[in-house]
Amino acid sequence: MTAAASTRSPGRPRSVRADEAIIEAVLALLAEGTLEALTMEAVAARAGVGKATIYRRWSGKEALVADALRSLKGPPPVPAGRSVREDLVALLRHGIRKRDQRTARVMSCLVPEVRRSPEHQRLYQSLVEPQREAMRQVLRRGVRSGELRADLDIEVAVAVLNGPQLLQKMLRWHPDLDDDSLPERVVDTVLAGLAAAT
Amino acid sequence: MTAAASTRSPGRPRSVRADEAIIEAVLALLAEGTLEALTMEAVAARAGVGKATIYRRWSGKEALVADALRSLKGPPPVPAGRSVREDLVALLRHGIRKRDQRTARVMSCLVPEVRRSPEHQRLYQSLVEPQREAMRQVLRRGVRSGELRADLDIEVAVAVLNGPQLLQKMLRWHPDLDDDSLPERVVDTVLAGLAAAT
Amino acid sequence: MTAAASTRSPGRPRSVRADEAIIEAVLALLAEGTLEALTMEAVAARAGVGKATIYRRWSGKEALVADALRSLKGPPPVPAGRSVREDLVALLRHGIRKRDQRTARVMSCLVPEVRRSPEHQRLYQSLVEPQREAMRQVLRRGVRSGELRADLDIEVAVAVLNGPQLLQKMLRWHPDLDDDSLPERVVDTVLAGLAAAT
Amino acid sequence: MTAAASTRSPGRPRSVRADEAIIEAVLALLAEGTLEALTMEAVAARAGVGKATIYRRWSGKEALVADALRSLKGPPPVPAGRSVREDLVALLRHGIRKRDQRTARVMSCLVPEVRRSPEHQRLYQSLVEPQREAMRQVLRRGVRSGELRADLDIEVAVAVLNGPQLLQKMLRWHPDLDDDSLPERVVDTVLAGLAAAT
DNA sequence: TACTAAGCGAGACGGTACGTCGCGTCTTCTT
DNA sequence: AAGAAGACGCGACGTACCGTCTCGCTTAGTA
Repeated sequence: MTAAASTRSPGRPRSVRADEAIIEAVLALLAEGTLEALTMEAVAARAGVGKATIYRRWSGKEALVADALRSLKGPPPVPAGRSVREDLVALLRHGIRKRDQRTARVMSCLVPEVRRSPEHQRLYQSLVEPQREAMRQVLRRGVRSGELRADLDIEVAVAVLNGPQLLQKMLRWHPDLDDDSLPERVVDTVLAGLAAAT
Repeated sequence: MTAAASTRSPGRPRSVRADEAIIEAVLALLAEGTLEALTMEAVAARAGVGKATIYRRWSGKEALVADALRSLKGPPPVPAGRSVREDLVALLRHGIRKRDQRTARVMSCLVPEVRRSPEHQRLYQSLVEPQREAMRQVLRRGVRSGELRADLDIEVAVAVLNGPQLLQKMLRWHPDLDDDSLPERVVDTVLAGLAAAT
Repeated sequence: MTAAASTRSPGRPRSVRADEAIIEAVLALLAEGTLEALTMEAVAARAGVGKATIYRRWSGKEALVADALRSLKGPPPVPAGRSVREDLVALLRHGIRKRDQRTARVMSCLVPEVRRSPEHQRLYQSLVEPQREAMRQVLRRGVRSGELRADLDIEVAVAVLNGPQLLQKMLRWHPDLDDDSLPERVVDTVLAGLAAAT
Repeated sequence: MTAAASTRSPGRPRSVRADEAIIEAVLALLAEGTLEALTMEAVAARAGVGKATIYRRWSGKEALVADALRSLKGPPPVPAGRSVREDLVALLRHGIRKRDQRTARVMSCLVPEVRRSPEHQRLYQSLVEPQREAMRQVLRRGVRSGELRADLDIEVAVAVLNGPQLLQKMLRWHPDLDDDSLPERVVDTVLAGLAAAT
């Protein structure tokens, strides 16, 4: 047994079940309604928990929602496949799968906070960064292998590839994009470019 | 005196100054804080108006914010220029210019609502549609003129072109994109495509 | 119309019915339970009133209870009768009548406060002073008329006469004193004195 | 080792120091503030004790306060002296001495409870009964010795004699009675009676 | 010139949620 | 088994907004 393990604060330890019930309640309520409708009292009631038990763990609604969001962090991003095209499609698909209905709703609730609170911004970055980093590596590998242009603006490419899916998820950008084959359509369009072949 | 002019309810007419003061107060408060911090009482106080005067005109916070947003609708989209590239860059720049600091903040407040309320969704569409329609026409013209590929997926192209800027505005997607030349970078990247020239 | 009458604060005036309902609820709850059991929420609920409506008028439970007590102030003390004995008995009876069941309960709730808060002490004095003053005058008149001893310690006499009844009301001093004829018994005992006639 | 000594529950015995610290804390807090301000948590904190240690001994605040009060029970009432007058004065003085500042505060906290809870009523009786019984015996002895009237209403006399002092202690009845010689004033007034000598 | 009718700022109304604190119980480890 | 510590579900605290409702006053068109 390590020294760290023996360092335990006195008194009754905090209930793990309460933690889980609270986070679960937050996710359920966020998926049902607005961020404004996410009442601390509703969370407590749905979790079968006293309000104090929530405030003992989180400073307020902001921090609570942030942690709920963090709990959605999916499995590690995804290893790469064979061709650049397949890898990109797979990554975008992974984004879709990972961010199911509920997750999309929860994340869209967070957007206004990201613009304001640096903490939420950092949180958001930490959630999407693995996905983006994986995509960067695919792109860099493509450049090295000669599949992609040498002068590729990688950061713009990442944003360009992810844009349509995120816009659609968050803003229902256009009905025409509400389509399972969106990843392929985006990757094909972007890879080939808009310009006519010379 | 025309019939329309005589169709006029009796009693004191509603104050136009109140309308303006209320909308202005909403925008100011939204730019300062969260949507949650936008209380009707704060709006009334800042506008120097009674609460009843607000509720006489709008049914609640939702409708009020929607109208405030509508008031930000910029000038008609923008006529087209010469080449496809220049037109697209101009359109994206227009988007930047039109959506100043305040507008970006206000719009990001709206994102969570768009996912839920069809009314807000329609509102959002009506705000961005002119810009998108202009872009579609530029793209279609490019296809006709042979500048762009014939099999272009127009809707995806629009999303792809707008994505980076919107992500950056709303989510501060990546520091590297916080750049005045973002429109050119995006247009150049997307037009040429990522793939290496054959 | 006087200038004072035209001085009216703007906005909707406070509801008199709310005032009455709140005070009534306080008295009812105090008569039922302890001062500790007198919850502001219970008062609001029983009065059919929002909590804010109470706090708009009173700073807290203390002030509220004080005002409720004040509302019990009975009719002016009582004019005097013929003999000193009859007058004293009548005054003590008046005390009994005026302070019905409910009043006794409410006042006993106040005792601990009187010891501490000068405000409550003043309030208590203002409630019982008329009764005591009436009694003093009866005694002084008795001295002048020769019915009472010339060297009478008036303040002690007043306390002596009122003591038994108050102790019984507040502390259920002794079962034997729970008797309708207590005023007579006290007055007769005190007037004649305990000492055997010489 | 005696049989009595062996009758002993197993495990760690209860700490006597805890008992004392708790009672002491209750008295201190009661003397400082209201009964409402006497929170179990404050008692535990001031006594340096866990809340469970309190609840292991007392069922709640009521019982705890009752026991704290019991702990104030002074020495056995007082043996009688020579004349009736001297004995009564001594008894009243004993009451003053016994009930110091702190005791008066604590007892006044109890008044509202006495009216309601039979348990507190019994408690109160048990605290003051010895004093009253001693006074009754003095009075009875006076009757037998011929010092006092044969038809004396003993219970009323006891209440009459104790009344002023108690009213003054609990309710600050009148400034004029805040006087060290109050016992003499009361006894002299009551013994002689108010009526003028015939 | 008066009358009618609606809008106006102000603010009280019955509610609901806030975040805190104390209740009496429980669960942990230590003595 | 009792101790200190402190988390637990609960419910009251006093505050802030909600959306509605009076108030007395102003501002128009109509009589």
